[in-house]
Amino acid sequence: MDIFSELNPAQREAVEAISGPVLIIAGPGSGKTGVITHRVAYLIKVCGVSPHRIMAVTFTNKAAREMKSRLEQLLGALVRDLTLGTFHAICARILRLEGKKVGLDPHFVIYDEEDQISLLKRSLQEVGLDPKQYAPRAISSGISAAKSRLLSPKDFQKRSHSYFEEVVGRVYERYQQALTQSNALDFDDLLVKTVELFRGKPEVLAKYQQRYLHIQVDEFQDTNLVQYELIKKIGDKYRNICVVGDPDQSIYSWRFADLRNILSFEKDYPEAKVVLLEQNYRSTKTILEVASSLISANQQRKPKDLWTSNKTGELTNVIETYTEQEEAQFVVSEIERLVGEGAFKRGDFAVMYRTNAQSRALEEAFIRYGVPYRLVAGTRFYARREIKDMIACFKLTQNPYDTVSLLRIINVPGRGIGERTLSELSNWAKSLGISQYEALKHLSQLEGGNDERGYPSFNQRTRGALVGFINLIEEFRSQSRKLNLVDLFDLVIKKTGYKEYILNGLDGEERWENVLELRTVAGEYRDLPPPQGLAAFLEGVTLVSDVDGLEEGVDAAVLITLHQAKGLEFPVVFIVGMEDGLLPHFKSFGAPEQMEEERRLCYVGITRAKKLVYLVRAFRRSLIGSSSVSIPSRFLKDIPHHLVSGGGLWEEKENLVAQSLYSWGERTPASSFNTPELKDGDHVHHVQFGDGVVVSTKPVKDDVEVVVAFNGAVKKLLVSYAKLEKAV
DNA sequence: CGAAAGGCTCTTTTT
DNA sequence: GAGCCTTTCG
Repeated sequence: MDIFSELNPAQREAVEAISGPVLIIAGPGSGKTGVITHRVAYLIKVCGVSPHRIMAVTFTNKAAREMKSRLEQLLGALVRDLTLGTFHAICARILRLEGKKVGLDPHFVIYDEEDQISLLKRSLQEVGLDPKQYAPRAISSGISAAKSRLLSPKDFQKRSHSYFEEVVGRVYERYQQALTQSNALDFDDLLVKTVELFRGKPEVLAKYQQRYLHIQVDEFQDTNLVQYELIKKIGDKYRNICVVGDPDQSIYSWRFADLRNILSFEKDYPEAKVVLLEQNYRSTKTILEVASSLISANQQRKPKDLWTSNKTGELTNVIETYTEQEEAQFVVSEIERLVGEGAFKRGDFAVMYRTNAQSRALEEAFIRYGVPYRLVAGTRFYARREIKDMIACFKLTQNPYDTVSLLRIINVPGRGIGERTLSELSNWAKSLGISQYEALKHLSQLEGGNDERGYPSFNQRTRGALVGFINLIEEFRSQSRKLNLVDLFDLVIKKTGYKEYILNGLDGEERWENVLELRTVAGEYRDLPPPQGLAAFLEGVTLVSDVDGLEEGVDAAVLITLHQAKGLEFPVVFIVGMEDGLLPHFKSFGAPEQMEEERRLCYVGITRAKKLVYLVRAFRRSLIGSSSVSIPSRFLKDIPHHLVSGGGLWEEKENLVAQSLYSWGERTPASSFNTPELKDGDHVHHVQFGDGVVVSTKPVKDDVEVVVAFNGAVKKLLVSYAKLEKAV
């Protein structure tokens, strides 16, 4: 195996520096991924290090999967012994194995953000605060900040300097108790508890230190203090720690990622070898120059000399459109134009935006024009109600102390268990000092009527409903030890009547499809022995991110947030919403550090592109209902004129508005294709959506807009583009 | 108890 | 424009 043939001298240096700490500062497109995979391969193949003794941390599960498959090609089955994953996934694994040594039940569940907020609301009420007055999200962020600095509720309370912090401190304490009682961990806890484990049980730490001869961390600029603490601890014995990052691509400070980790690394490991990867293999000279001039405007930054031997390439297009609808239309027709010229295929395009809400106008345009696309995270799959309901059932099956899940599904589908019943149940449980689950179990064992333990006066019907529910959960629990995951899934559906419940509700068909999709996911865990299958499934679905679902090989444009785009590359990149207030976002106004982060975000977007960049903005944009005139992004001012075409730099604005109103009006209809006369009730066929029935038709401009009911979904389409075939 | 209707509040990024 | 909460009515 020739590991080095494709590497330049700096990359080679980075791969070969296997002894002692290494800091690799890797500019965009500098072959970073290649370097870190080669490093691992080099360690194993050339240096004879056992894969079992290597830990590689990535930012997303997708990155981990990609690295794994690359390494599989180089190393084959050996990769299975590597520790490869995100901090959260790796910590979860460690805690399942070792947690009981610090009193953690290995059946713990992981709370995602929604679960967290719901628990936080209850905690707020329990300490006598009004969730409306104290935004749970803000509190949650405050708690996360505390945890990211490894501060316990007590520590945090001692240090609170403001009224808000004091409130956070009070809620934090209660919230943490509630988590413990529910035998649940939030995302931050996965990291914090692992550090606590290592602090409290030196022999456990010693075991891991002994094991991990080499540690490698990607996207180091986006790690927080706890994460740094973790690698410092585990790597303390051998000090073979390799961190890779780029300060200019640090875009997660709001998640308490701390750039100072890079400085700390140099301080804590003064012997560290520093390698700079400055040659860019991805982009054209023009793109790199646009990106560099943008990022140079940041004050808090070490200058870098990025260069490329790639071609000069095309100018960057700066475009103004009238509204966000027109913006979307421009993007779609430009994609189709370039595809039509044969220069690119649809999968070569990415459309990036600051906020998820911006994807809607884009989606509508793609649908109207019948152009295929892939959306990364719409209403995110795992955040959907039906999915969360199902998952709550499984969480409760694994861990009946999970109060958040219990409260979520105790009356879903409706079982006649209302608010009053629940508060009575909760009070009763509290007075006995037991969990709600235990209270319910106790209730099911009592004969009817009151007893001396303060048994609440549920009427017969309510009592029946509660007992029915707890028996259901008990059945799931006992079956979960015998059935494979798919059979368990079907049992849950059948016994809860969830299918009927969903199908009778709004968007029933679509939501049932989602449940079936979750069942397919469950199928991936079918072959694991019963209890592990459930545990692995839950861990999988809780720690997945949406980029993880971006499957390769589909020839369609990608719609993605700028944050999610980190680490990806595309021949053509559109960044839409280049307006002050969106990019940079409002929230960064008046906060210079955040403003610099917004600029880095834009930089990340531009540097994803290989060949062509479009910076698009709308003159008017509607934000939450009302439309208003927008101001071009201040970042556009940082881009030199000679690198730009499209005339959209903002000095020339007046002209452009007038021009833009007309210039994208003329579309090139798919005229050679059969564009049938359609009327209501006609049966039609569409390549992507299948068979449907025309609901209504409406003439617009020089085209006809038809509304078609496809199997389960209703779409608005333009006749000239949608390539509808009339069925006979 | 639950469904339906009406009023409210917000606007970011996610492991 | 939507999701969340409260109110109202059956």
